[in-house]
Amino acid sequence: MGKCEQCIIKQFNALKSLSKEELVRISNCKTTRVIKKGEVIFEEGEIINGVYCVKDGICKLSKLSENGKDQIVKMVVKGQLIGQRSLITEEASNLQAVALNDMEVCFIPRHEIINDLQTNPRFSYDVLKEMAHDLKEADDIIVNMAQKSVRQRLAETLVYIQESFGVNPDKTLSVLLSREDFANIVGTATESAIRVLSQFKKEGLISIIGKQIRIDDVEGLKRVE
Amino acid sequence: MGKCEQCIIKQFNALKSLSKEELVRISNCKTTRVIKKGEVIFEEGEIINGVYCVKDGICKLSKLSENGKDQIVKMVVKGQLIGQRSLITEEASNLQAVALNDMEVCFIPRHEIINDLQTNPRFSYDVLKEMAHDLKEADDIIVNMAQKSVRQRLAETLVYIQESFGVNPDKTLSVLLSREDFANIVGTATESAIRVLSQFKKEGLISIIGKQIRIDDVEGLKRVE
DNA sequence: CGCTTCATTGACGCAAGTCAACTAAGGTGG
DNA sequence: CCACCTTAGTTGACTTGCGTCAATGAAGCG
Repeated sequence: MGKCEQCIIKQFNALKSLSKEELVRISNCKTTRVIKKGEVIFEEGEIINGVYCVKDGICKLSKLSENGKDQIVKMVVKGQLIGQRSLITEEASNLQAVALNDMEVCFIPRHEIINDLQTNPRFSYDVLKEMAHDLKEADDIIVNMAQKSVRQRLAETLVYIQESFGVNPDKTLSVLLSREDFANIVGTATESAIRVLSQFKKEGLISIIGKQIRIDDVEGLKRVE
Repeated sequence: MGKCEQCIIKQFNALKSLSKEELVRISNCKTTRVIKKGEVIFEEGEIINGVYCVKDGICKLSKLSENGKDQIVKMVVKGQLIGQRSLITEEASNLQAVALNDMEVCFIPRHEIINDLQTNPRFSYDVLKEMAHDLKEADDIIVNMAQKSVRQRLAETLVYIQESFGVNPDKTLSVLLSREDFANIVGTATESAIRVLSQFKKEGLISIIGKQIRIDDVEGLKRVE
């Protein structure tokens, strides 16, 4: 099993602020898990009792609303942590995590990390920074949900995915999402998302290549009203 | 000027985890500000350079969307802190703060508190907890915005305000909001909010007494679909 | 007593939700 | 290898929630 002290992934998250000794300790009790596309990492309401560090792959964090629809709240890629929020508030998870492609994650049990959080100020300050960043993003999403049209939100989502998660060699989005996923990100019906996407295609803003989507006119998408 | 060490307000927020010495130091450089109803505490984009501790009153935190409408993201009452998020990410404020009634707030400049945040683990862990809680609330709001009707959101808002901020002796909501405020919380047009409110009134769920709103049937509101 | 700001109500149009039919693609077993 | 089934995607038709514009009423206020 790999060692946390040597893992480059930690450079991308708060774990970088842990001391060598702390990392060695964590390394000894962490478990690595391989997760297949579509598999559930943890359920909404589940007591996670630790955090996941994403070594590879990408997943979606979603919440089931009362009407039975899933709302995707955040997407998490290689290098980021999942589950910190619930760890800190000592609650069950408020979100479900599902892999969007094959993943590799390390699980760090609660008791190993909670102590560092309470005693290592550099580490907790780093986690604080990440959480503050997430909170700002969440505020922005609230405003978008409340004030913008489905068409506008979908356009912004496409640009966001391209800019945050990158593209394949053929310029298609590297993250492969179903139409339902798109709908669940922007908060609309699947059919509505489909219609808007095919409208974008008709307008020459995107191309649809097999299951992949390629953005042809980023500026155009940004100008969508 | 009052002294932080003796201020009971701090019991309600993370400041309670500061040591006596830290509080004395903060007390010496804090400034107290009286803010009238409707007054702006800080603007979106303003560099706050510190945090506000709300000693009395209530305010709204909102963000202007590109179409020119304000979206209220959070309401803050006596005992809570404002501006921690921006303090931590070292950015300008992403939100505007406006007093909903007469307020009294203490301003603690950045340089006095940032050090405590980086060295006092109890304190930063407390701030972390508050932020984690805010983040969960934000996630819930995202789901509501994306999946529920205006009618449903307004019903939930009314219940939320009653349960979080309490009622006057005559059972009316203690927080007085304009119709526009309600619209900006649920993310809709003012006229739509008005229509839904008068519908609730017609259905006997609420009463409108002068400028005040009284909830007559909490359960009924919770059942709204 | 006019002026301004907030609340209310009506009329109208459009964005988006819903239901339903149909196609395409992939997978499995006989 | 084909027949069958399942799942994802697509499109049309219909309905409706909600935004917008506009007119009017009510309430404070200098």
